[in-house]
Amino acid sequence: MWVTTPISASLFGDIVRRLRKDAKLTHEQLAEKAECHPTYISLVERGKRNPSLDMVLRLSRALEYPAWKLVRETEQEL
Amino acid sequence: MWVTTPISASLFGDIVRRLRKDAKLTHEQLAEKAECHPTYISLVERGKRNPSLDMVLRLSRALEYPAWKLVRETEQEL
DNA sequence: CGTCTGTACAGACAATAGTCGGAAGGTCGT
DNA sequence: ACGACCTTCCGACTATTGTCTGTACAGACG
Repeated sequence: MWVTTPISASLFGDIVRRLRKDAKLTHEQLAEKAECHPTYISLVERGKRNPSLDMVLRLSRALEYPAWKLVRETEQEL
Repeated sequence: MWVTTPISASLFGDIVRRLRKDAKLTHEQLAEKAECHPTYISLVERGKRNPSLDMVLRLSRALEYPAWKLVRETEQEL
């Protein structure tokens, strides 16, 4: 049904990438902290995946940045 | 891999149910506003589904309640 | 140049999200 | 008891998430 990923996903991805760079982490390091696959981090950052609530929370913890702020920034740019 | 749904899902579900009741909406009415299936609303409220970021945003709009507040409340009870 | 590091991308895959229709269970008012 | 309404539960199904492996590409560096 979806051919394209929702717009929110790419906004979210941009923010994750920015936070990851700020924290000076590689995909691999972030993936380990968030307990997911490095490839998946790449997909999320490029807006190719629409992460689940659970994954949003795991990423936010790994980035040491509150999930609600992450969502607020995603929402504001929407 | 997952047999159980993450804890965050049931906390999120509780909040959705509360907001839906406050707004005096049925599953069917909320589903229509959020463009999803009524059965799915039931699953989410009972914590049987771990919604995607896109779905969180759609539900929040349908409930006329900011997604970031929804996530913040979920996160706080975690 | 050759190598190392970080990322992009492809393809295959298992697990789960999300849809759909129907049946069955509460609750409430009459 | 009955109907009307709301919700839960039941399969069954499609679409997407999230994992994993491998390849390719670019920049940095000796």
